[in-house]
Amino acid sequence: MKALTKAEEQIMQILWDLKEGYVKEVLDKMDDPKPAYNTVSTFIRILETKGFVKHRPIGKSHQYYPIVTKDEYRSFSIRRLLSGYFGGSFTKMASFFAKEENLDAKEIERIMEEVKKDVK
Amino acid sequence: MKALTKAEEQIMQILWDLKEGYVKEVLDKMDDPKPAYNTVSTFIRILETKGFVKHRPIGKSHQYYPIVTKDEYRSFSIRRLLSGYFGGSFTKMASFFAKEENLDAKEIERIMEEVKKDVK
DNA sequence: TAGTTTTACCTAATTATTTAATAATTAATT
DNA sequence: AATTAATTATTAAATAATTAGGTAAAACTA
Repeated sequence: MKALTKAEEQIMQILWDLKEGYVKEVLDKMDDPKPAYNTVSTFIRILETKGFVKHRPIGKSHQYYPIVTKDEYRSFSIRRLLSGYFGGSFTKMASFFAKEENLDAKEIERIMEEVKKDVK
Repeated sequence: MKALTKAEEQIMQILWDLKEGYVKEVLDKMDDPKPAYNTVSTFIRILETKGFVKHRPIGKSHQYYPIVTKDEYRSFSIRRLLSGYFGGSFTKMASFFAKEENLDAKEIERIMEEVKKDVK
């Protein structure tokens, strides 16, 4: 998988959120100052050639949807961070974060319980 | 803090590792195919204008060293990932990772013990 | 000291990314 | 049907990132 550029990522975030959408709908979700309709259209077509998005023709128009899921990209992003900055170890990252946030043993445990509950 | 581009980040990783170094020394650490000396030199000067690096003059030459620490950039990177993909919550990211790696309660506990030990 | 090497600095060329104008086509409206 | 609006496709302009050539000054070497 290839990393998204910043502008591409913005569009993907919206498409992940919408599940599917027309260019217009994506544009509507964008923050002001909104880019031109064609700018969004161009990026979506770039994302399509990069294999992140597909479309189904609806009449003459296109409805776009993600084919790379947000979870897949999440996973890719975590792994990139881990390998670049924590020797590939999640434990190292967690320790780093805990130290930085001054988490004490109690708080670490609370997080762990939450994770355990969630994993079930 | 501003994000590093890919090429800038490569140089920073080497400087963090070296603690300090001449252009030549950074170049030596780079993987083949090595870029031109001037390419490295240019990037280091870009990093200097971005405030990531400084130099001390040694004779006529410059010895460069990071002023943004790897830890500072680590922190920035985690936070960017958390806010973009996990609603700012470390717990969410940990759960996501645990599920993805099929960690069971035992393994989660082992990680948290490690973290607790490390935080002390 | 004359030539070679090393280095920083300036500049430019190339490539990637971002943005959108223009053109073409279809759909909707009067 | 003619006009206007909506949409995709094509193209290009603007900006950012990457790469390195050329030049000048200093340092080293024969």
